[in-house]
Amino acid sequence: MIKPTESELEILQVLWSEGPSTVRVVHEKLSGDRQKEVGYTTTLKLMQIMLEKGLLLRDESQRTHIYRTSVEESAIRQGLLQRFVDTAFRGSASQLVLELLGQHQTDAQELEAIRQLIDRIEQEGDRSADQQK
Amino acid sequence: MIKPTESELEILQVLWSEGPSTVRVVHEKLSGDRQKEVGYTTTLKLMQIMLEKGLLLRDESQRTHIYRTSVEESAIRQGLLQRFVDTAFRGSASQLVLELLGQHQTDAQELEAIRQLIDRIEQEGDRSADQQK
DNA sequence: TTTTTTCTACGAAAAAATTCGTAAATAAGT
DNA sequence: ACTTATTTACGAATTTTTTCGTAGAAAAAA
Repeated sequence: MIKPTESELEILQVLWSEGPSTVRVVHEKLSGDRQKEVGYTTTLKLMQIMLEKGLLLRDESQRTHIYRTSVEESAIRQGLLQRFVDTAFRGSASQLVLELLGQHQTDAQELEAIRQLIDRIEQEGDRSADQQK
Repeated sequence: MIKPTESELEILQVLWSEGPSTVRVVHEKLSGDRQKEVGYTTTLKLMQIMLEKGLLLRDESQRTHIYRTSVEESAIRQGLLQRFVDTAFRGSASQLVLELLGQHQTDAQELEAIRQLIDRIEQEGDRSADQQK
């Protein structure tokens, strides 16, 4: 399974949100965002490693290379999420959700979207649809 | 913030679910559970390190020490979850939930528990309680 | 009692992840 | 044309995490 490290994930995030970018852009985004103060070549090196691993692709037609992700954000998220549920919540997805909703200030609109999703799931796989409130 | 490594988290999981235990017990639980096949002294060392870090406490009154966690499961989970939401979902809790429910085979009982929680949240903070179905 | 097993402590090796320095090439600025 | 900036490649140092070997003490087994 694809398993980006924490630093790699930060870079992926930038590329997912900014689209194909140069090392410079990614680096400055990281520098600005958080207290992620590292040298330029560090970011460069990381992205080169990610290229080797196949996490990134790049356009080398110009001297200044342009990197882009080779993987779908949702695919990575799925893997990360799966692993996270397992390691942090012993596989209990609902425990995670409970924890999350319990503390997090999720707004009403989001809650409603989630509720609707639950409805849909319960209907589709009607394994015990009698539990409706 | 407290940030256990992945291996440390596995040990914490065991202690949280089994209660105070010896290294032996933890080690065999880990060995059995998954393909986490490591030597006994590896587990021992890890737990000693965790003791130094303050993640664990231990009773040394017997030769065979008994370790227990010094931190609340929910506290660690909250920290991990917060970080995870930020890094993997750019802070969007609802996106996480959607992703999770969308793909995960959450059973009906869990879904119901989540729904009830949503009800409760919507009622408490009655910011738009008219959305009830 | 003697042997074998089970612990802990400790150090250090090995592996993984992160960081950076330097050199060479190209581009940009003066 | 000359100097300064920027960029890539590369190797290696550093840091973090994981792993284990060895030794000695205590307990259990024979």
